[in-house]
Amino acid sequence: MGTPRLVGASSRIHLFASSTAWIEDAAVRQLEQLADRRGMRAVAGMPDLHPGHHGPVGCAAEAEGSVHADIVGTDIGCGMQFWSLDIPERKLRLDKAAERLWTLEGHWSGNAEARLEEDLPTEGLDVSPFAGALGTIGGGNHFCEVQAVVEIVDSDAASAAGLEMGSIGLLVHSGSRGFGAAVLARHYHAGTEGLPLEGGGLAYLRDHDRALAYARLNRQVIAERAMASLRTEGVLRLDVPHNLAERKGSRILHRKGAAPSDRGLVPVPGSRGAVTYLVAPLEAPSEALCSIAHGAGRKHDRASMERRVRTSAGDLERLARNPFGGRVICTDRQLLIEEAPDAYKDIHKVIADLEAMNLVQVVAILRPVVTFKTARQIRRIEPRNGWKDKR
DNA sequence: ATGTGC
Repeated sequence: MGTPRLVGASSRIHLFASSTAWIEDAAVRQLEQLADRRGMRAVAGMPDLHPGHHGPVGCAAEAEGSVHADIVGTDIGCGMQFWSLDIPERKLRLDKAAERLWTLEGHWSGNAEARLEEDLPTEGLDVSPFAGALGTIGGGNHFCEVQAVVEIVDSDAASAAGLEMGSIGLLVHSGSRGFGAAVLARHYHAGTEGLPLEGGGLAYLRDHDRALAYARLNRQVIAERAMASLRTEGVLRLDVPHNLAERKGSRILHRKGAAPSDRGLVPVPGSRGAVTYLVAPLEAPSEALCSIAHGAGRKHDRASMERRVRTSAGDLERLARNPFGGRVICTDRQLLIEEAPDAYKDIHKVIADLEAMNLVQVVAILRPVVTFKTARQIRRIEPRNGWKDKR
């Protein structure tokens, strides 16, 4: 059994990763910077920890009396939503399904305003400028993925999530689109001091809760669009945000790329070329801050992927398939490369660390069948000779 | 991450 590593001289930072885990020094330094912030009582790093633009991804941080909105970041409420679909694996036609999912591209034709009014808390920042983005996946690491069960480890827990061998699931990873960014912009300007709970913190949390609801509804509408296109129905089984702040009395628990461990089962995806683990969080030591990993975590930054991935026509074609014979729909060449499976850590290793730390038990394992990222046709402006200098 | 930026 593993025990969390203490980081630095501080007894407030615990890293729940084995000594052989792929963790960059830069990410550990970012954890230390988090711990130095106002009111910070404890910081927990997960095995998917990696450096982020403004702070570490794959961590939880608990502060007394202060809300640090920038830790949660722009994509407030980003997370995973899992559905079990009515269609069995034997009836799913790969090419047909891949073709049909193209309908996820572009705007949703439904009544976004009505759905938002129905689902969001009433008080808070005006959401109407962002109604048009409801039901859209967005960019970066977001996706909508049809999955097939490859292994059932705990059949009781799996069947409670609607899964047995031969079942098809749908996993949606998306967030609050522009709305979460607008919430952050409204409450966060610069610096690392944080907001006193009574001096701006509560106002942030009110808007944050709306962004949380937007993100959840966004995932749901994406799933509804996907199911309609696949001519099937399904049951919403899990919705697990991993970018959020949670008030616990006078303390604020911030999670950035960390899934809550106190709300039931959690889907932990690898990459578009790797399996997703469905896990049951276990009763954990308080140092884990009620959190587990949210995925495999990045191994390589986006910028370095261009040189890491060979990009001849054949290689690009290979990136549009996964090792299980499934399909990847991503017409954006840049995104295809940045999100290559090689960019991510080994999900088996991340899960093994979580198991060794006694944080989770595996319930089921699913493989990607079709991963939809984007079908947008990019307008590419080819630079002409001297284009840059001419102005 | 981003109604994705000058």
